[in-house]
Amino acid sequence: MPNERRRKIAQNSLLLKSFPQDIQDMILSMSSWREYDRGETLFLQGETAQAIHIVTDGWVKLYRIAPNGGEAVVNVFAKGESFGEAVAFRGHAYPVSAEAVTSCEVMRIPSVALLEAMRKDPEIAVSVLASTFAHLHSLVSQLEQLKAQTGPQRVAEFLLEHCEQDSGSCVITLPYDKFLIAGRLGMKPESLSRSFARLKTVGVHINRNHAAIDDIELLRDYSETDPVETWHKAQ
Amino acid sequence: MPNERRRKIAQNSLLLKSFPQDIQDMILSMSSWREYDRGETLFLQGETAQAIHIVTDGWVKLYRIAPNGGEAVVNVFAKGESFGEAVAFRGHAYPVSAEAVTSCEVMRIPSVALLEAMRKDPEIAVSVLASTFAHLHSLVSQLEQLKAQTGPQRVAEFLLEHCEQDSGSCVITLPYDKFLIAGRLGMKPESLSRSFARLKTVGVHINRNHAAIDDIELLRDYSETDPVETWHKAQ
DNA sequence: GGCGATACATGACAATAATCAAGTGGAACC
DNA sequence: GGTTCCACTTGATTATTGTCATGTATCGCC
Repeated sequence: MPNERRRKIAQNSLLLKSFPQDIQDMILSMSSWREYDRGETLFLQGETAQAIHIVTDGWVKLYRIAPNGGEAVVNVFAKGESFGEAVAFRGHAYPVSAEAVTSCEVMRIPSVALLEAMRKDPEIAVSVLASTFAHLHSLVSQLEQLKAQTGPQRVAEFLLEHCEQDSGSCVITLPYDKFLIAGRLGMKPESLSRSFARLKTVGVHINRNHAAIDDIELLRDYSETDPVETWHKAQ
Repeated sequence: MPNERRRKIAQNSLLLKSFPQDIQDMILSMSSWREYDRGETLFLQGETAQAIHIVTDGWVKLYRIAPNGGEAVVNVFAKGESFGEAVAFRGHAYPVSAEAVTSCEVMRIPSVALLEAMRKDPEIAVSVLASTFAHLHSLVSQLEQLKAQTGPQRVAEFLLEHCEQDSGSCVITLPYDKFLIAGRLGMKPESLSRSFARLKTVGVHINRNHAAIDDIELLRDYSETDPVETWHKAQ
């Protein structure tokens, strides 16, 4: 990828976009890029963090291996998203591992670069906190979904998050393979298949890696309805 | 509670303890205390945040009401713990609601106080980020538990988290009622009861609000073992 | 002491999801 | 064209959990 384009993607990331120009330049000049093949590991949980990452192309998953061997996908990041803000500063150990799920390109900002920026301009710290807050918020949403929604409802919400409109019909391309989607939603691939099958009754049709939604509002309704009522409707 | 004691608790909180003395004093002088009865609401999700909270006595739960009406307990905080760091700075809306689960006492640090402190000493920002990271980490752990562990395993881990030793036997007092524990672990009270019943086979005995653990290492083993093996062992 | 309220336990049943196993259908390769 | 592999689907079965109903112990209260 041309250097220009990836600079631009990084500058438009949630983390950097509100920084003043001179600080953006400083940070970019101290950062490096690296490409990863599908399946390659960026870092493992337990390693000490020295950098913040911004995805400039492809997809990266953060996951955690439980002591019993189970894998829990914590999040999947797309182009323009950053991760590792909070952990890097104190040189803590990463609480998660990171792996490329497609071939991808990632920018590494050494934590010293951001520390320096924060010293120059305390306002930077607020931006970093805002970015961290976004992650916190995303985790809280996931917790809510896992604790308060059924499988098919989580799938419905996942589809809604990935569709640009908020009413009418649309077709979306599934961003990564169904194995990973299942992991991200805390279920087995078989359960994901069955959930897709159930969503046919609310106008969702899956074809390879495309999902057609007949009526977005109907689907939102489904995802926001009490599970018991849902069941009655399906009868 | 005497003013001295609560100042001391606040100063020993994860958030403030690494601050230099003069900044601690400044922040404490700008903060206020308030007492809440059991069941009282501190704030609701959607309200704009203007303060960081530190619990100085009692227990406070953060929870979220899903669109379908389900409640998801995000976390429960004890004396000395702080919450709301990341959200307060930008005046964002709280992503969760907060409620006193026992009568309790809470310190409110106006976000402007911390912003001022950060301007005086950029190192403060790193402390705030560290504190935020602790919350992030706790949420990641919860996600892992929900996605990769069975109900009884989560209960086992909850007990282990609340016990001071790391081997031998011990008796712990359940910190809050079983309704709330169930919510925190993402299950119904009935399932919690059944989980407790199952843990009898690994030497856990519940009596009122006390839990006796015969062998902590055996219990840890149970919580860290593959669910399938676990089942075979139970036979 | 008796009364009712609350918190918790237990049992029966329904529903949901995991597991194991087999099948389908496309894409790549020869 | 056919073979093989892969990602995914489907089916059958079991386990786990939620739901509803009922039972029981403890506490405050009169």
